Amino acid sequence: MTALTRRERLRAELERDARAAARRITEEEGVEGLTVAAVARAVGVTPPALYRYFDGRAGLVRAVYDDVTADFVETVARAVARQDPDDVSAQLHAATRAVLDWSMAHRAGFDLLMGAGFPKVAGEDGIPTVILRELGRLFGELFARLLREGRLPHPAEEDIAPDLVPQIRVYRDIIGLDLPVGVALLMMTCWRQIYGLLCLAVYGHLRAAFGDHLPLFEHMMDDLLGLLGLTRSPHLRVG
Amino acid sequence: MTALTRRERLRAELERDARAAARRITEEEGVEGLTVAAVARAVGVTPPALYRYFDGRAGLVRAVYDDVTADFVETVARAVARQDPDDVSAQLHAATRAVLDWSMAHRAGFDLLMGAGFPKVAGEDGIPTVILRELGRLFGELFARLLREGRLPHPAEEDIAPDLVPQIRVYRDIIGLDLPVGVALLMMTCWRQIYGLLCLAVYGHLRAAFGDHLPLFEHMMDDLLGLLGLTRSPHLRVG
DNA sequence: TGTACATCAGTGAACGCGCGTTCACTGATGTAC
DNA sequence: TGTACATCAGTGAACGCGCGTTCACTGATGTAC
Repeated sequence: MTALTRRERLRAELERDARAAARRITEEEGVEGLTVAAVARAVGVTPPALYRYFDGRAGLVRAVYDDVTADFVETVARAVARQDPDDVSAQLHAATRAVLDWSMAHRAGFDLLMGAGFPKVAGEDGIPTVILRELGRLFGELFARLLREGRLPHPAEEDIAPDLVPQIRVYRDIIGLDLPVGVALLMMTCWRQIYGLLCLAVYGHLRAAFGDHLPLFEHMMDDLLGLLGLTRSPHLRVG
Repeated sequence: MTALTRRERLRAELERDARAAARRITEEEGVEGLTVAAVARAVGVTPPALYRYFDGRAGLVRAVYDDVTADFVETVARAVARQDPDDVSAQLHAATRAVLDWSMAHRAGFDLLMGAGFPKVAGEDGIPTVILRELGRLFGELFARLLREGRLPHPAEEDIAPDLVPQIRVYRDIIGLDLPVGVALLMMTCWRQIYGLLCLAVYGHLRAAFGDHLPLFEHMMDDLLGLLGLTRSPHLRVG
């Protein structure tokens, strides 16, 4: 229990408030609306003051990115933790559902983390792989478990197109789990479908037909679980 | 052959140049970079001059949207026309490949037409369904043909989740073809996967692993063709 | 063919907007004695 | 406990940037006679 000075306390408060305001603004207006001036207005301070807390606008974006990433990963992890630890089907289903729900509730966040937003804002650092790693590990461990239990149908490496194999290897290494190439390909096959539904839902180009994307989601989940030799769990707990 | 006055000729030229410049700028900088001032600079005119041609910035965006849409639809249609008219597998394969290739060659265009861009810029008109209709018709006719030939495996309507059926009906009606719900669902299942790969490729969040998305694309196409009871055509002609 | 008038494309100046960032400064807060 | 000094968070003013849009205007182009 280190006693904070008044200065330290106020500083911590303002930083917290500014980060929260930055997130809210981003969510409401998109990253384009996230400006130093807007955040300053929101926390009742003049823009130059924020330069004592963030490295200009870029620093603000970075802070939002970090907070949003942490929130996303934690939300998905919690959805998994809510399931019976031996019910892999429910865990996979819940994780994927959490990804969809979170994305719909945080469209700008999705855009920033997994969509069109970040490249526009990232500069030359390239696209960070945090999300990929975190999410990959989360799903990857469930795949690994099915594999260990010997109930995960997956192609042998020699049955995969030769030009695809090295790419899948890189993908697997980014995730950082020691999975057979066939299993990593299976993960990728799932992810590209999930990702498609996410973009469809978040960017809403089929909103006219699918106001609610859950039925389509459940239809997809049946496919994906089937791909893994699983069926829908009767014990799925949705938060 | 109506003889144009000098004025009319110059006017047509500038309009053409301005539209082309607007497209180029959009492609290079994204829609955010499409400004009245930038187009004016590109065609060597002051910004107010463009108000005689376009309804301000919004009109410029609209013009680009229309041009890009036309280009996209035509490109895909040409890819289909290049195939043996009786080889539906090749036609579907080529159309899908053309969608991917075009999207990668026109990322900002993709963003505007099918991605995160248009909602940001569209105002309250909602999202136009031109693309959906045009592309849907193009693919839909191939599906209809397979159906007529009695070789398209598709679920019966009563085997589809009840909450999904009405949504699929709306989707089918947007496309404007008289297809059974099961077939429309099949189309949607294909489209959400294609769309996922497109977003993955265009937004490049897996660029680190998949610099080139073709192997993944071909792997997906095998799946999709299989879903339709087809195999990859040996006579596919890629443009 | 030549002239007088009408049209209208494009200009230059101006307005108002919002932004990111820098800088010298002030006054409250913290600390050493 | 009180005082003198050091720290540093936040301010206000300023700079430069680029934008969309309006408006009165000019001068080239077109047209009617």
